[in-house]
Amino acid sequence: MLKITRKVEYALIALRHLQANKEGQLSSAKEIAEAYGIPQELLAKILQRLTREDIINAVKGAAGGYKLATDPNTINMTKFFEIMEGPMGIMDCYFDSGCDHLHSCTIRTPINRINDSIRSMFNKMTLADITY
Amino acid sequence: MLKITRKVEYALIALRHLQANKEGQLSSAKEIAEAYGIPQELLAKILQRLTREDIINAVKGAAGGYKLATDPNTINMTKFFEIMEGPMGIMDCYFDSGCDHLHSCTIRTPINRINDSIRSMFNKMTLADITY
DNA sequence: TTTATATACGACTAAATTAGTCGTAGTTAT
DNA sequence: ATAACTACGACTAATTTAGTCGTATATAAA
Repeated sequence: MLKITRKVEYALIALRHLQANKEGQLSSAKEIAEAYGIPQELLAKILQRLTREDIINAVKGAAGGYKLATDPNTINMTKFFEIMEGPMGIMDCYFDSGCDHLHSCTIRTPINRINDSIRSMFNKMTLADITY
Repeated sequence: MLKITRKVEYALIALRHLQANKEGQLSSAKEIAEAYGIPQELLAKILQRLTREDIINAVKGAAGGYKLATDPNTINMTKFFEIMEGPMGIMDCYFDSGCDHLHSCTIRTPINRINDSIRSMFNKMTLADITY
């Protein structure tokens, strides 16, 4: 419980890697995957996602690759997690209304309080806190 | 990601229920399961676990059931989660040493920092914060 | 002393989520 | 041309979580 997924883990490792590059220097999915023993296809998809979200920039074609698109200080971790994984909450009822028992739920208020605490903790962090 | 499991959710609901009982009053697994639409066998196993850990007391036989064993204020949430689910960490490397990449891992330090923050947040909470 | 209603517990199956693979298309430096 | 990239959806595999079942034991009450 309370685990982050490999998708997030791999994304962080890759971003950390790109962050260490010199201005303008590119790294390919293959290069990063090999450096850390990450399945290449999987990492590629993650990098494509980060590209769509304008966290990194892609350069296509031979000698292409990825580089950071923005200062990691500007990317909030709650947002980052939600880009990678969708809504972040310790229980789905924080977002969904699909639960049959919402009206009679006795633990919803404290659960939401915990959610708020976790979200606010990550709201105070930026990618730079993790990739530096 | 960062979800609690139903095991924990059901445990909290049940404890909340027992907490509302009068001193000495028992509730059976069946009664609680029906009240909240929880699968009875599953809840039974959860209550048995809580019993083994001395968080609640069981009374066997007809007219038996469960009641709180201790003041919910005395039970720390990190401990509670770990009783229900085992080690609590956003990545396994916080506990395991089974990872091949531990030595070369570039995100371990910040990940551990986040783990510590989450654990410390739950360390400051007791069951009473959730069940009251 | 039988019956109904409980807890106890391990083994099992089902469902959902997460992880990883594959095929195919488009881009570009050499 | 072709080799080395990104892009992306469909698919399968693995793992984790959720839920079920069978069987044993305890006890209140008829």
